[in-house]
Amino acid sequence: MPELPEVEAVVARARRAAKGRTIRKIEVLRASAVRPQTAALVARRAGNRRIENIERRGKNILIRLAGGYTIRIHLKLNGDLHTDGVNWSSRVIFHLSGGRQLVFDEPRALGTVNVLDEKQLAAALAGIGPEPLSREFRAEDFVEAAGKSRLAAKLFLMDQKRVAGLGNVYAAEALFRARIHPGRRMNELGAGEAGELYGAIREVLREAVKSAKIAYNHPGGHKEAARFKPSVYGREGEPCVRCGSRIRRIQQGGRSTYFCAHCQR
DNA sequence: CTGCCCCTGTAA
DNA sequence: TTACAGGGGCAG
Repeated sequence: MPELPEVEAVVARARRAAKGRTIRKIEVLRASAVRPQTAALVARRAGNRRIENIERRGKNILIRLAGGYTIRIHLKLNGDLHTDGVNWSSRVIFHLSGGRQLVFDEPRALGTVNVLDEKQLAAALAGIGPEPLSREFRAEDFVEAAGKSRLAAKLFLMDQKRVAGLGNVYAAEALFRARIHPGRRMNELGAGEAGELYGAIREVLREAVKSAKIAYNHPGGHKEAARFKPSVYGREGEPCVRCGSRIRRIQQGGRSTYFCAHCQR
């Protein structure tokens, strides 16, 4: 479930570990992890390149290399990029200068590592909307786009073209915070509701980024304490934290949506 | 817009 | 043993 906050935390950690180092060797343990590319291409493009920076765009991890190539990593469902050493779910190992290694893990094997040239990178990022925690994400734009869309609110929030980085968890949490039913059509939201939703997105994400950074950067006991606790996601049948009625689960776009039918109208 | 597919661990 | 979860890309 890495969404914007978790990817942000992973990126911060990877940046500290790897920025300025050179990739000595790339070991692809599972060929499908670099699909549709090949291990040979990945090694040829990224081998012996210096890591200029590591950034996040939406849920994409971008490792900027000297010479113009960029490693694009998508963690999909359960991916991770860490320095804790190799285990059974490790798919790609970046051997770095200074004896360090960065490891890409993906137990579900949906996540990918690709090395893109500038044109490919531009194409990959072309469809990604504004960063919700940046100034480019403006309330008036969001409200205007909302007024023009007949999409259900939950599906709208998960559409990466509209806002970057929200997934199943934080889309549901933002809707709960704004007290909006996930099935409401965006263009049928009331005057203040789209604005409420805009604010809720930013609040939820800001909180979650804080939690994720602690959870990903401190070992052991702090992790559990810092962990973001969803109000609705994954809580079917449990009491709503606001009103006590049972959280419900419905299907939207083939995926589960959790919400409180009493609080969210 | 809906639905299928990718892929595999885990829950039923 | 099977169903399901899930982001995103793509076909229909």
